[in-house]
Amino acid sequence: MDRRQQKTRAAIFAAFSALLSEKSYSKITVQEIIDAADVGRTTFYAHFETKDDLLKALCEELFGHVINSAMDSAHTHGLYSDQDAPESVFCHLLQHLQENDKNILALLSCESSEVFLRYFKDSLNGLVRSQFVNQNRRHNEKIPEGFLINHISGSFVEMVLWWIRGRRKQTPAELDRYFRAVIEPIL
Amino acid sequence: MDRRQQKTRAAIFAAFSALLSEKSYSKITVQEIIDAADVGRTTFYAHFETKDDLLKALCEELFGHVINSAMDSAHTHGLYSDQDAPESVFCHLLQHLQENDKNILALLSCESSEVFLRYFKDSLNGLVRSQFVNQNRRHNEKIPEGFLINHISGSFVEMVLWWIRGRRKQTPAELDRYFRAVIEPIL
DNA sequence: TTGTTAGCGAACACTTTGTTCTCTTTTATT
DNA sequence: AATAAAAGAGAACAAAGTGTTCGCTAACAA
Repeated sequence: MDRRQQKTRAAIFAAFSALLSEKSYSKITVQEIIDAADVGRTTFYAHFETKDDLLKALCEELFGHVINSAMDSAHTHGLYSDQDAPESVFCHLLQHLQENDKNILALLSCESSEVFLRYFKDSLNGLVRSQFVNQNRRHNEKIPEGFLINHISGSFVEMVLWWIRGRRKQTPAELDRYFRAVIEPIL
Repeated sequence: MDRRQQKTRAAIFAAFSALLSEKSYSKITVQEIIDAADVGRTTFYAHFETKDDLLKALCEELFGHVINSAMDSAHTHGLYSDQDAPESVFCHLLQHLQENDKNILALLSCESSEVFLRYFKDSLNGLVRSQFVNQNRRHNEKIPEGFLINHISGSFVEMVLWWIRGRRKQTPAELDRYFRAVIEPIL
């Protein structure tokens, strides 16, 4: 690949992320993005069709590998199958969010978080579902599986939001303990 | 009050709601709204400062009385204090959503649902919190109260979304049963 | 070195926004 | 019924943003 393309793409992503932490998505103009990224107008539209397209690309870039690595972890360790497993998938996920990708947490706490949340939630839902089908389950026949999957992934996302809004005072391990406390009783 | 004002306001709300069920909020123009509402441009801006302002007003109008009536119900019946209470607050809330205000469900399922969700979630959080302070609680000292409150209201909202996305095949009573099954074990 | 590709910058047609004006209609009040 | 006040219509407006096109330059891979 051409180095110029990668540089341009990275510059646009960086500028866009920086702007997102300042103001809401809808109030950011393409002009501001290209000014901050220091690229030409034509260049921007050569890379992305619209501002929405850029947002989508950013989401994919950010959540892509986080969820993928969680997927791997889930396939080896299972969801919460072995009791008191020191490293659960969710704990890993939280650590990943905290350490490797501070950008993600910034974007999840920004004014336009809804857009990112939708991606996060959808990805997570797939992860939980894949674990449910692997694990041949027995309890809770009275409660639909779809409801449980949604409840678990939904609760997790809500917890992350609560965590961010509270300025992340808890460690991933603590959060994981809380989460297990509200999730394991129903599994 | 002047009848004209009310009519205009109602017409704008109706037009806006109709448009929201067709396309996403960001793609709706003021021009489309005033065309659909059949009011003058000047009139629109006499009522609402911006499109965002209109959205906010619509949210307040829709969620205002639903949450208020749930608040009343919560103060008399409690949250889930008396076991097997046939009418819980959440059940009432679901029924309210289903019967009285089909508009709300339409808006929650539209492309711009995130905006409404934020309102819904915030309102609900206040409701649950008000119940927690009334109820002098004893269990779960290890889990922060804030986390539990967020978990309950967050899970409820996620459930409503799941319900809507699945075309509302369950009755409010069924949903309430599911919800109790995942919430009561941790109370 | 050379053909190819990416980027620049200016100009553009177009859409949307929010305001300002004048004029007409409806309303509440007496 | 008469009238002043308020609400709306409609056109016109500047300002800002969008997405595209053009010709030109610089960087790249071979």
